[in-house]
Amino acid sequence: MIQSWSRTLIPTAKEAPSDAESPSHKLLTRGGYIRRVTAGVYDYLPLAWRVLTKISNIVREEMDAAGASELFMPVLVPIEFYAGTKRDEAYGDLLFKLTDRKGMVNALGPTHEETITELTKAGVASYKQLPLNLYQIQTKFRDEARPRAGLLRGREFIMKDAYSFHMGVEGPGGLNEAYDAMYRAYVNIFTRCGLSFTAVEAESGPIGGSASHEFMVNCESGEDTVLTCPASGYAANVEKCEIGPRPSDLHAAPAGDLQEVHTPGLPGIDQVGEFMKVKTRNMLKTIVFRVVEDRQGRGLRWVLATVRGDHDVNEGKVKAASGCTVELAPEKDAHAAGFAIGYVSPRAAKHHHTLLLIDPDACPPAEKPPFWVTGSDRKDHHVKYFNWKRDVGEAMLNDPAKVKVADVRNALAGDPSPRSPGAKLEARRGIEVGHIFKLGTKYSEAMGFSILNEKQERQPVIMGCYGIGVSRVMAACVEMSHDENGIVWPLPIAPYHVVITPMKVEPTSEAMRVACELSGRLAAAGFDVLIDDRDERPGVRFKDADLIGVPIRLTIGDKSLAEQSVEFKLRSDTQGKGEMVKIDSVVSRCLGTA
RNA sequence: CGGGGCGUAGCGCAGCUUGGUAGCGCGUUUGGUUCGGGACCAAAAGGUCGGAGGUUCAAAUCCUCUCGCCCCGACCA
Repeated sequence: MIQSWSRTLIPTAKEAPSDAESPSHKLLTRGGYIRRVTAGVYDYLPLAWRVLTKISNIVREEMDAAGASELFMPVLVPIEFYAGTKRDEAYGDLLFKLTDRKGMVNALGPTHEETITELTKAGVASYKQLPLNLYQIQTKFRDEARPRAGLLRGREFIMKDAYSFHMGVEGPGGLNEAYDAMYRAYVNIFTRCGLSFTAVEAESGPIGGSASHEFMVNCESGEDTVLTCPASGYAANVEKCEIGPRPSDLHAAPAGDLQEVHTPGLPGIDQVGEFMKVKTRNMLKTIVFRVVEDRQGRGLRWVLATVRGDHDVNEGKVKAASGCTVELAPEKDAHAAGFAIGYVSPRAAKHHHTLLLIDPDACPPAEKPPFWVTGSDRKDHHVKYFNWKRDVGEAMLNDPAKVKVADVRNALAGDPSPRSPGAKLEARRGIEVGHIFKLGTKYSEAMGFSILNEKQERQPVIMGCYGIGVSRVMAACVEMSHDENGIVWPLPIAPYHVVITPMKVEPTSEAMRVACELSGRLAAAGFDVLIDDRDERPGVRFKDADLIGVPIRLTIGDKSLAEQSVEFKLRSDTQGKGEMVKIDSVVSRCLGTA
C-alpha cells in the first residue's frame, strides 16, 4: 500500500491542546491521529484508522483461529433487554439512554450480553449446536462520570466483545476449554501487536461470573496496579491479589494503659495520625460492612474489618472471609445501630450479630508489645495503647463465631507471595486492554435461555465473555512506546511501515523518481509506504516523521543518491544517524527488520 | 457526585483587577530569499470574546443565570 502525505489528512501540530495530559492523548492529537469532538468522544483520522484496522485484523485472525465467528449487532438496544437482567440499574447513569419518536426508551450498548443471548436463544434450539463462540468489533458507549486521558477512558470506544455458549463447564466443548482457548488467543493477539503485557487474575466485576483474567499493558502511567510473584509467576490485580501466610498473635501484652485522646474535627486517618504524632502503621482502622446476605445462615447483620492504618480493606476478601454478601455500611444505618463511624474500634464487634475480621498485620507477633492507636467508639475521640487481649477480651477473641483473623486487605509490594514461600510480591502499573470472564448461567437464567441436554434435561446455557478494548490498545501502545519526539510504533500495528522522505519533491527530480520506484518495490514486498511529498523544509518533515512514529524512515538526498543509496533509519534508534543502504538492497534491509 | 480550574482566530496564550469598540506567537494564504532536524523578509485572510439576561452613554472586562471542557478524588470494562 502506497500513500502520498499530501493526498491524505495528517494534521500535525507543534503544540498539544491544553486539555491533553497523558502522553497518548497529546501525541495522538499532535500527530494528527485523533481529534476530540466532545468529552470522551473522538474522530479517528486516517492514521488512527489504519492502526485500528491493523489491530482489528490481528484480533480477527486470532479469534477466527480460536474457533470464534464474527457477527455484528446493533448499537441501539431496547432498554427492556437491560431491564431484564437488572443491568439498567446496575449500570445506572453509565448507560446512555435515548427515547425514540414513539416514546420507546433505548440504550446505546455498553456491552452486548443481553443482545447476544436474545439472539442465540432464538437461533440455538439444540445442544448439538453448542459450543458456540461469537464476536463483534463494535463501537461501545458508556457515559463515564469522568472521561479522561483521551482514548484511554472514553465515552465512545471500539471494543471486540466475544461470547461463548456451552452445555457444560468441563471437558470437550465446555466453558473451560473455550476460556483457555481465549486466553491463548489473547496472548497471541497482544504479542502480535508488539505489546509488553501481563495476564493477571482479576475480580469479575459487575458483569458477574466466576473466574476472570485481565490483560494489562505494562506501563508506568497505567491506572491499575498489578502484583506479581517473581518466583512462581503468579500475577493478580490489587482487588484480587492474595497475600501469603503471615503470623499473628492476639494475645500480646499491652504496651501501656489505655488512654483516651480528644481528636476533634479530624476527618481522615492521616490527619488523626498527624495530630497525635503517630505513624499510620501504628494505627488500626475498622471498617463497618452491612450484611446483605449471610450465606451460612448465622443471622449476621454486620461485619467489621480491622486493618493497619496504612493498609486498605479489600471488600472482596471481606466477603470471602465472612461468607457473607456485604456492602460498605451506609453511614446512617451504621450510626443507628450504634457504630461511631469514623471512630469505630474493634471493640465495637461486641454488638450482637457482628463478626470481626482482623488482618494479620493488625495483630502481628512482636518481641516488644505493639503500640496501637484506634478509635474510641465515640465521636471525636481516639485511644492510645489499645491491646487486643485486654480491650476486646479473651472470651471474644477465642470465639470463632465472633472473631476471625484473615487476609482482608489489599496486597502491596513486599508482601509475602501466596504461591511461593519466601518470595515477595512486586508491584507494577498497567493499562487494562483485555478481560476474559467465565459468566456461568447469570444471563441465561435471567433471560430464560435453557435447552435440553443429551439426557433430555432442561438446563440453562453456560456462558463466557471476552473483551478487548481495541481503541484502548492503540492508546496503551503509545503510552508504552514513545519518546520526547513522538510515538514509536511496533511494526505490526504502525499505520505505515516505511516513510520515504525525498529531499526534492518536484515530480521530475531524481529523488522523487527513486522514491516512487522504491515504494513500488516495498509495497510489492508487503510494506505500507508513506511518501512525504510535501514541499516542506527537511527539519519539518523529519520532526513530523518522528512524531507520527513510522518505524522505518528512508531519506533520499543528493548525498545518498551520489552513492546509489538511501539513508535508512529506524524510529526506535534515537541517536543513530542512519545508515547508507544501496537502493537495490533497501527491500531486503527492510524485510530484515520485520 | 465532592473539590479545583478554564472557555478570547485552527492550536497555544495575553487583555479582565481599574469598562472606551480585540491583540501576540504558531499555523494558513500570496510574493520573494532560502533548503539535511520545526528558516527569513514583506503583505494578507481569519474572532457573534461559550450562551442568555442585566447594569451602563458604552461590556471580552462588572452582576445573575446557564452550557461546555479539563484536572484531583469517588466510581469504573
